[in-house]
Amino acid sequence: MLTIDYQNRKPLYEQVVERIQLLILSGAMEPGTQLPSVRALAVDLSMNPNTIQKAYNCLEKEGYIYPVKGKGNFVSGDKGLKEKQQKLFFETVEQLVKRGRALGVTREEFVKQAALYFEEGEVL
Amino acid sequence: MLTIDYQNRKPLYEQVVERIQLLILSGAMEPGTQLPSVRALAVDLSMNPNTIQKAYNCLEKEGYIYPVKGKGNFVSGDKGLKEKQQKLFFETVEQLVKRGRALGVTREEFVKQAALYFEEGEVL
DNA sequence: TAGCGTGTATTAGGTCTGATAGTACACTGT
DNA sequence: ACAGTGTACTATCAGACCTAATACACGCTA
Repeated sequence: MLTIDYQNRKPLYEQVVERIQLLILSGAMEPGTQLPSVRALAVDLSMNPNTIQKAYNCLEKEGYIYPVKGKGNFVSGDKGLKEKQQKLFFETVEQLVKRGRALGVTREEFVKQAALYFEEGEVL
Repeated sequence: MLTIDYQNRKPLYEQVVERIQLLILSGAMEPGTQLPSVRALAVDLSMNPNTIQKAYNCLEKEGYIYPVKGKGNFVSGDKGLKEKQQKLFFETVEQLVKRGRALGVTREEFVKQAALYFEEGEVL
């Protein structure tokens, strides 16, 4: 199931949110797919159901999933999601570039390294 | 003077650390320069002296500054600092690229935007 | 020497967030 | 009726962050 790093200082519910975001954005979970129930996932990840519920609430607010009372949570088919996330992504890139320049990193170095990172490794 | 965002959820001492890091790395504060005293900066930023001390402790651990008892804190002349920071910077870039790929961002888009960000704006 | 301005250390308390625990209720499907 | 689901609420604990107050050691200078 989901990979959670319990050593990480990042909140558990945030980790859950991010992992599920990746699963949805990468297409691993198609629109309409039912997510594990709050209680089931809590047992699976050795967490409190409230922690999972908090994660699901975040995902719902951001449009990734929608809940159906008495049935479960399902992956949304929102088409604008990717655009919105990409916009946020590039804002982060801009901030990072600023920091890089303060560190004396040149545009050439940055582009070269970034292109390299793009080639290697897997998405997940 | 340092610019601190009190609305930001990022801890005050971390913001102080980052601002001073930028001042040093960008060369605005040369090696040997004396930093404001813990008490003076605390008054200046409307913070508790202990908060400033925590920030100065972080900066000392990372090699940015060194303290002299009874005199004050001074900017270190460590040459390896920039390299170390650049290494950390590129690790962050790598993580960000991973996320970008999960979002369906192509290498061309990324490089184009990043290059753009490199041209515009100021360092600080 | 006395005093002032430094850094440093310690203890205490307040606030917020993250996480757990337990309980209760409404809805769906069989 | 029952089981499984989402949802809501309260209570409690732990840790991080920040403030507050105090005390001590050191360097400089009148």
